[in-house]
Amino acid sequence: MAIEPPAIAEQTAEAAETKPLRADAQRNRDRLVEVAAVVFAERGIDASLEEIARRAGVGIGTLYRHFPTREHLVEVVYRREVEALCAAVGELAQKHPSDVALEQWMQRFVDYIATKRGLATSLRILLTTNSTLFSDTSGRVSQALRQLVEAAVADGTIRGDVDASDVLHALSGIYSAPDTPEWRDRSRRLVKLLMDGLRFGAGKAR
Amino acid sequence: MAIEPPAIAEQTAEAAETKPLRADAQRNRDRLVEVAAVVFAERGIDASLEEIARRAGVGIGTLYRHFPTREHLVEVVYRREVEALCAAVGELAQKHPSDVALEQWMQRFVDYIATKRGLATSLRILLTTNSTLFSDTSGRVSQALRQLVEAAVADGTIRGDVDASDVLHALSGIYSAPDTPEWRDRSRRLVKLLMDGLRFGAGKAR
DNA sequence: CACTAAAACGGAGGCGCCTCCGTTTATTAC
DNA sequence: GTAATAAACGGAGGCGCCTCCGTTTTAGTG
Repeated sequence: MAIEPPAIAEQTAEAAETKPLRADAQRNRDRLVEVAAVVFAERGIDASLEEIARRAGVGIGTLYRHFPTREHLVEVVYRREVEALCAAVGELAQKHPSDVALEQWMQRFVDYIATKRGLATSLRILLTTNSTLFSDTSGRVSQALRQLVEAAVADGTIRGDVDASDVLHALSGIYSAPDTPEWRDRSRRLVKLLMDGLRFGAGKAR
Repeated sequence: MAIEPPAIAEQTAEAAETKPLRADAQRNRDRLVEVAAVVFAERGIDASLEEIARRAGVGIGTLYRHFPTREHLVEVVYRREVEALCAAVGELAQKHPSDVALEQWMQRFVDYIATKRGLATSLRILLTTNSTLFSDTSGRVSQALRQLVEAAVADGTIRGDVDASDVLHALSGIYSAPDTPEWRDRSRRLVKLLMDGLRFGAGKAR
C-alpha cells in the first residue's frame, strides 16, 4: 500500500524515543501494524487479533508483547494513517492547482473518516490514559488543511476572507451520522458545495 | 437479602408488560438477577457470566436467553437496586426522626454509589438503545430524596430555605474520583457536613 | 568464528463469550 | 389421568482473549 519512505521515517522517529529494537523485533512490529491496518479495514475494529498475528506470520504472543492491548494497536494504526493523510498534502499541492489540491484532499479526508468510524468508541478508552492522542492528530490534520487553504488563498483560487478553521468548521458536519448508506455521497456533495462557496468571488477580495 | 414483597412487585410489573413467563422461566430469571447482583458486587462489573449461570444453577444458554447481552443483565440489576434504595425511604421515615432519616438515606446512597462504580462505563453502551434508563432512575432517586427533604422541612428538623435539588446538587461531589481508598470516608463526612448545614437554623425559618 | 547473555519468539493452555440444537418440562385440551 | 405442543432448558463446541514459559535468535565480546 504505502511505499518505503514513510516506514523509514516511522522507524527512526520511534527508535529515537526509546532504545532501538532488535532487528527481528522491529521487522515483526512493522509487519503487524501493516497487517492490522488491512484487517481492521476489512473486518472492522473488532477484528480478531489472532487473525492479525496469523496473517502477519507471527505468534499471538509477539503481538501482545508489542501491543499490550487492542487499543494500543489501534492507536498506532490510527496515527500512521493520519500521518499518511497529512503527507498527501505535498504531493497534491505539486500535481494540482491549489484549489483542486484542497478539494482532493478534503475528499480524501472523507474517505478516511468513512473507514475510521467505530474507532471513536475504541479510542475513547485510551483518552484517559493518553490525552495527547487527539490533540496531536487533530493538530496535524488542521495544520495540513491550513497549508492547503493558505496556498489557495495566496494564489487567488479561493476567496481571501476565510481561514483553515472556517473550513474545518464547515466540514464538521461530516462527523455526524456516518453509518448510513448515503453518508458518503452526502459528504462528497458537502465538499463540492463548500468548494463552490470558497471559489465564489475568488481573486476579487484579497 | 431483600424480602419477598419487592420480588412480587417486580414480577407483576414486568409480567403485565409482556405475556407472562412460564413458571420455571420466571423462577430462573429471578434467580439469575439475584445471583448476578451478588456476583457483580463481589467481582465487579466484568464478572464471568458463566459463573453467574453456574451459581444460579442454570445453563449458560438460559442466561443468554433471558439477557441477550451483559448490559441487559446489568441494567436489570441496576434498576432493581435503585428500586431498593428508593423503597428504603418509607422504612427509614417510620423508624427515625425526619432529619435522621434523611441522613441515613444519604449514607446509604453513598454505599450504593460506592459499589456501583464501573457501572457507568457499562451502562453508557445501553444509553444509545435505552435512553429512558437514566431519566427513569434519576427521577426515582430524586423523588425519594424530595420526599425525605420535604418531610424534614415540614417538621422543622432542617432549615426551610432548601429543596431536594439543592441537596442533590450538594451531593454531586460524591460522583467524582470514587476509586480512591479515602473516597468512602470523605463522602461520609460530606454527608455529615451537609446535614450540619441543613440543621443549622432549623425551626426558625419556615 | 565461538560463546554468552539478553531479547524476542510463539504457541499451548485456561478461561470466557455466545450460538445452536437435541432434550426436557410446563401448560393446555380432552 | 393422557396426549400434544409450545416453551424453556442446558451444555457442547467453536472461537477469541491473554498469559506464561521453554525455545530460538540476535548482538555483542574475545
